[in-house]
Amino acid sequence: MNQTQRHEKIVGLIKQHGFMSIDDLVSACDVTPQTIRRDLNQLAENGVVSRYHGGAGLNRSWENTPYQERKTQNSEVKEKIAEAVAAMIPDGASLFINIGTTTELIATKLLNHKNLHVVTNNIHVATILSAKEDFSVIIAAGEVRYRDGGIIGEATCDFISQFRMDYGIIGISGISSDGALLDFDFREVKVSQAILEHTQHVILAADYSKFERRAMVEQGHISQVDCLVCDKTPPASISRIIKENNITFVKA
Amino acid sequence: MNQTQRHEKIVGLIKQHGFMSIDDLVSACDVTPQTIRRDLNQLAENGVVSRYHGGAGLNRSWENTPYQERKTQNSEVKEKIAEAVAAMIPDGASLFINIGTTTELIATKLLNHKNLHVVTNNIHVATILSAKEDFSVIIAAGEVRYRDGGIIGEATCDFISQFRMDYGIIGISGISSDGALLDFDFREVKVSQAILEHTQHVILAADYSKFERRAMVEQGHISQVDCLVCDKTPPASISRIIKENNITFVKA
DNA sequence: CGGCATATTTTCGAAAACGAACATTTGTTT
DNA sequence: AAACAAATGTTCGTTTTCGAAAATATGCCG
Repeated sequence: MNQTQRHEKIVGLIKQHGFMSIDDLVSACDVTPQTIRRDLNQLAENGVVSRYHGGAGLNRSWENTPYQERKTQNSEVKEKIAEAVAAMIPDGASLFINIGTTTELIATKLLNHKNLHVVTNNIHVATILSAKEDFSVIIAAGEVRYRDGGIIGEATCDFISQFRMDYGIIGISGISSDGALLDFDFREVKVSQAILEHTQHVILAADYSKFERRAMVEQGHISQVDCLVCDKTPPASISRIIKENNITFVKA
Repeated sequence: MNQTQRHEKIVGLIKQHGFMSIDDLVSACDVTPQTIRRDLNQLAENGVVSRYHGGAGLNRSWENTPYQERKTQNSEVKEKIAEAVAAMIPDGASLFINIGTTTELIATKLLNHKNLHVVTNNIHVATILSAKEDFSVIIAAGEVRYRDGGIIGEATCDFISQFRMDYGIIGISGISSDGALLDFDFREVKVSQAILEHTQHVILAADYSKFERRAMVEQGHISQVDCLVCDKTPPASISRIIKENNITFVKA
């Protein structure tokens, strides 16, 4: 392996892991620590990585691809919501999981479950869950949206409609004060509608900020949901709708 | 700020940045380095973060799926093959990419191309390529195989059959001496056959070790391929078949 | 207030990482 | 094959970090 290839490999490993110690890179590249130091110092000079005592990490400015940035902002709030949702899913259940950073977080919290059957249109969810041998993960077909790895389009809906699942875990972009569920991309909306229609128990995961957010496309109404998981009690107008429709509210 | 709050803050900072040096944390928390060290060691003991000389980073155990480990073993040979294949694909082309670590490597080498239209049944290829805004990436539906992120099954074949693409990039498990292309999973085979049938130019990427490997299921014959990319000249029996069928051979 | 437990700072010798200089290997040119 | 440049390995003195232990600060209960 020549220097250029090694540099690429090092950058790749750092991007993958966030940080690599000298020792790790030594065993990965099979060269002496001194060579790794030289490599890292060069890469750091070019601004590709950030040098630390003992290794190197992602460059502070580079780490912000729009998607990754949002992903690292897993606020404590979202973590708690994700854990609460995961706790509601029994082992062996079948479930839909749709697009959204919150739903991805839920997927990571589901890794300790057993024998789940999952259908998703979120490529990251599929990747996370396919690591478990006892899960069966089914992914929908369609075009992969570049910004968040969501799979959307007509083919996706048709595919989703073939299934009947126990649980549907959905995340959304916003909830209006009259209880309408909103999103930005109408193609995603169709997929969510298909999920809503083919699921026994629909769990909506939404942090409080969703109640204040505007989005363009209506994808359904909160009355179609069986359970809402949120970090705070929703605004009065929503709370009323929840009570009227016997929706379970879980405060994470 | 008490200890618990500081621990939360430290974990948050590490999650956000991937890595934090002792110095960074000292100025962020306004305590002595020794305190930070104690904090980090405690957090590392609880498995929340990974301790390194000079700081702490994201926990390793979260990332190490058996798959990702294999992925880092990108031998030099495979790198060269991948680059050679990528060089054959023009900007704006439409292509299939199937399952295999080699084809994933090819995907990374395609990131400098422009306006590609890609259909794949490999979830990792989809993830890699969806990072490019000017690519359209379409993923097939089906069950995600846990060990390598391949998507397989009948639905996958049906989906693939809807397309007609310029190029098909396929990797395989083995090639027998009579030129039969072999794989281990018959469901994967069906997908590959579908790709072979719906592609103008089929490019087969295979390092030399594939000529010595046995696999169970026959997925086609090398005569169906238009171009073979390999690191060495194939065995005599294969070379003869290549000449007889006017297959382009590229030595990477 | 005086004990008592916990948390933090201070101190210091040991261990690790660092970079410079030099030796060796590798690859290329003539 | 010889000459040369670039990359890598080796060695070694210097700097940084580490962790244990002792000293100090903080908080709590009777």
